[in-house]
Amino acid sequence: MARVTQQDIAKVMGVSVMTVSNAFNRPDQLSPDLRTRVLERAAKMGYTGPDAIARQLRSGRTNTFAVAFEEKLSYAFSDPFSVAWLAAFSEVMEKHRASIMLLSVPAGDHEALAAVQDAAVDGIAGLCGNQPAMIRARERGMPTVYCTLATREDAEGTGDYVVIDDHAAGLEMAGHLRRLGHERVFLLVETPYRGQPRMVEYRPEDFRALVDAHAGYLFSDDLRLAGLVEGLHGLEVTIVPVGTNSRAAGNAAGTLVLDRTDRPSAVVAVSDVMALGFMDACAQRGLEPGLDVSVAGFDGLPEAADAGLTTIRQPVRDKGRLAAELLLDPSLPDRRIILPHELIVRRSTRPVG
Amino acid sequence: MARVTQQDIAKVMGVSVMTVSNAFNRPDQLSPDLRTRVLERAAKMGYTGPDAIARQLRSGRTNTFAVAFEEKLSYAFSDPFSVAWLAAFSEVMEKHRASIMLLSVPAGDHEALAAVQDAAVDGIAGLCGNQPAMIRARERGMPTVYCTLATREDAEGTGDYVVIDDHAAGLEMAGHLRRLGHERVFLLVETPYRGQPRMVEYRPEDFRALVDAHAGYLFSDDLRLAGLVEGLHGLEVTIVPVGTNSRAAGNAAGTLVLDRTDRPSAVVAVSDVMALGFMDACAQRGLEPGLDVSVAGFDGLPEAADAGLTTIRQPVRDKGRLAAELLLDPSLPDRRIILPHELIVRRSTRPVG
DNA sequence: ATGGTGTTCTTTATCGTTACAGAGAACAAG
DNA sequence: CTTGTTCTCTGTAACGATAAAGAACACCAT
Repeated sequence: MARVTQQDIAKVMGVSVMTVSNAFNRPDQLSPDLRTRVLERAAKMGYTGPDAIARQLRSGRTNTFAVAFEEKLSYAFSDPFSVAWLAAFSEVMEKHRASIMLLSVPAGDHEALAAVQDAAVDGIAGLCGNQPAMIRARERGMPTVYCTLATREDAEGTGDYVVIDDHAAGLEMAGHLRRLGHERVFLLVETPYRGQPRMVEYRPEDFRALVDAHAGYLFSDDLRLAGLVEGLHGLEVTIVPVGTNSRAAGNAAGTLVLDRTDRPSAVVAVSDVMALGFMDACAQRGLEPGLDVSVAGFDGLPEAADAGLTTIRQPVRDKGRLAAELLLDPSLPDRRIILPHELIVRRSTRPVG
Repeated sequence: MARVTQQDIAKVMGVSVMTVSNAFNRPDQLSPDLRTRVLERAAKMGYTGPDAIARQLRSGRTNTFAVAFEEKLSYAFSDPFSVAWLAAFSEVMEKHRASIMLLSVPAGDHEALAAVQDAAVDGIAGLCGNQPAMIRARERGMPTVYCTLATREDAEGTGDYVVIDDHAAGLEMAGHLRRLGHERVFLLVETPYRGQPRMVEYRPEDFRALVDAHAGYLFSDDLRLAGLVEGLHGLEVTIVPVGTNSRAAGNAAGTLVLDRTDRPSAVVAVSDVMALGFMDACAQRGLEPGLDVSVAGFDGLPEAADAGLTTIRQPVRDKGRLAAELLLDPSLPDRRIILPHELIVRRSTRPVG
């Protein structure tokens, strides 16, 4: 019992396949009478409507857009930034009656990259521009939009983007700490890519060399970090790659940074979740952020406001919304958007002393 | 400049299309030499690899599975139960290298139903069996799995499922309250479907009539509620439909239930999020759950444990995992799975008096 | 020579649908 | 009685790929 197709119906009814097709898609192309007869017969034969795939092949469009994550999807659902972005993105997609496909392409998982090749979508969005999935998508000639410029090279690539000026944001945060008189600063960065060093202290120049050696594939906040390092030039700066961007990783970093005699006076994480995790570590040790050690993050999550965390707020929802709009409307002229950000000073950062 | 196809490459190189196809998919079918030449030429011509849609049409499989939500997707990402389920579901899908498509088909949104028709997927899963998207998918003859039996009719339908015995769970919860001596109980139920009554008090029999009048499309926890009502028979029971399943809705219910002279001694919400929202309302009024009013929920979220909420724990992750496995492997024999649940008594429910 | 066995490439048919260009009939206008 | 127009419906040719079977040739053992 094979599947019923328009052809079968046409044969049985003695009409052309085109008539059956028109009965479903273009009612004005045939008489109302014949149309109802075709539809009735189709229902009786168990025909379930035009096949989606065949239609897509014909039209060349799927009305589906992919979102690529460089972590497991369970991470995407648990990270507040991802969720907020995804919610805004999906709201626009829903409004336009487009569907969303989720792709998980963990770094280093070469096999998972095939999913990008096999995805029947009209375009793809991702949080980070230099993740393998996005690179592959661009190679495939697929419309892409990404929401973080990881490296300067990304900006010169072929993809569209909706970003903030992460380098400038890093500079601002550095300036803030400098004004507060901090001279010894630790920077917590994520290095989501597998097999990379974690929880080791680096001088900025060594870390730079490490990143360059990995051709930008080492982590996703290069510009942000570059701004920080540049802005903190002359001070004693130490970089700690903590692994995955998560509250747990930030907390773990507390072990390395707090349980020592020569504690830094300030710690900046390149994301709020890491900073919040680090604050958890402070709390566990009875230390008060801002007094015992200044702490700052990036992103501007609601959770950061509750915790009194100094941060750089970025318009997450606008990123998601605009990314969706760029994908949906290829004729929009402005396809490389830089949104404003804002330094928000809270009680977690205070003057040294 | 149209897209490059295998045909173009074949023509230029003077080989058959099949050879080009084999170069990409079946290396053993042609000489290594010719293969490299084909691949090189393909790259030079800007060919980006076999087209996903065409391949899908040929093979009849997409390796993609849909998840249908009866709310906006932003809800799905914010509801703890949804997220936990989705995380487990996606973990299995990722492991099998399958992709996930998210479909949002809000109740009453007839146009959004077309998404089910147009989805190029091998199967579809949903939390609730009687949501329009799932019904349509079954009509289309698509493999379906759902994770809540909303009504008894669902159980007799054609779809596969992974559920708990919600009726028994309701009975158990009722028994628990009865043993504690409660005689006046309010039940908070969700009614996600649009245009339905909210925040009005119903006698059980009136509410039953209302549900029946809507042919089961009124809300999604019918069996659970039926168990509660049955188990509380003889006591004074009031049903309050609160609208969408959310913390905010549960909180709002507090206004109706708490700000009155004849407060009930116990309140049961058909989900933990609603119960937690109701506990928020208690806290705002300086009332202590368990002392001033007993509160209970369903689902067994981690948040419920933190809040000391009595609840029925159900294996969310197993539901998600098994749903994915049923979709991925149509040959699994056991396709209608009833998982165990467990009453967990905490400090939010205590004896009357 | 003969036949069997690979290797390598080609031919043909098909997946299910829709765009496009007609064809024939009916009908109105000149 | 033409000519044009509208209404219905049909046939053909894609969309881009792959499965299956076949053909051409070389190679080896009988």
